[in-house]
Amino acid sequence: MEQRIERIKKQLHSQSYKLTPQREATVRVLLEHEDDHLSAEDVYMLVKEKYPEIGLATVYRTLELLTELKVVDKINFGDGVSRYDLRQEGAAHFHHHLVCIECGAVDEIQEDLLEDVEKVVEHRWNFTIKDHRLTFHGICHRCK
Amino acid sequence: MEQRIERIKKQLHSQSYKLTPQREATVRVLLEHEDDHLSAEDVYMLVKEKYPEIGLATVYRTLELLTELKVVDKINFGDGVSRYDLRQEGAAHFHHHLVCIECGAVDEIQEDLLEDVEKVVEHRWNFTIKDHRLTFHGICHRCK
DNA sequence: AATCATCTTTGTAACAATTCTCATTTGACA
DNA sequence: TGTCAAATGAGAATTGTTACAAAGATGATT
Repeated sequence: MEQRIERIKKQLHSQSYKLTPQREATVRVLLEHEDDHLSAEDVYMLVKEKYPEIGLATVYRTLELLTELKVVDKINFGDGVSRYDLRQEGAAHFHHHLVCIECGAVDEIQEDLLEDVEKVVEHRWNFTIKDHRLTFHGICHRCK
Repeated sequence: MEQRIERIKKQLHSQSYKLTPQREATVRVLLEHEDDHLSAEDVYMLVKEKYPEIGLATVYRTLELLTELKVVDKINFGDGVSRYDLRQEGAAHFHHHLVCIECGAVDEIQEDLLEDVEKVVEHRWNFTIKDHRLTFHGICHRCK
């Protein structure tokens, strides 16, 4: 935990951003809820527990900054809100999601799985892939 | 065109919905812009040209209905708006997208490409896939 | 230590997309 | 033709997000 924060701090510094207390509190919340897919409002509520003076705008700005640095990814599952998801450290690509249409659960797939497909796409469409988003909708193992 | 509308009409009737003039005008706009990825506002503007009395809420309601019937898919490329994309008639799965981070163009991939990946996912995660969303972000052939 | 420029934060206002409300209209069918 | 549920239109309300202005913190330079 502390080490990951330390590394994120370095990453910020390398682009001459600072890890202010508010930003650190926000990052801690994200690390503590690594498996969830929190909306900005969710993050705000959770940060407020430990750092009640924080403002909503600061949370939005921090999430935006972390997205820019590719520490988190901003995703959208079709409900009206953006959600923020920590990247695996060092992951080249963003992981995939399984969204259950019964219970709404969101599970993650860390494996890439798309290498072959991406080769085909890069070739056939002459498109240089920088990132991807892959979500499956269906019935999760718990709902069967 | 007329035949496709006729088939959509049947589909609506089969669920006891009606193809009202407003709905038909909306469907026509979607068919005429099959290659685009129109937002609700875009659709509204275009329908208004032919049917000026239509209200924005009706367009939203119609798009919602068509989404439910899987005539269109509601997609989200990360800008703040939902876009609506006609399904290929009879397509089992939703097609994929290439979003250019230079020029913003959105191209479509009609090929499935995910058969193998889906087999793996269904097996390994015991997840029954009903639909998918796949978007690649990168540099399109025009921007190189 | 005082000064200065630069970030950063906060609270709130503004904004834009979408949904809701409700009075009115429509259209299928008895 | 009268009935009634479904559909519509206009605008208000709601919601997620961003912009703004003022105040505060930081850190380098003198």
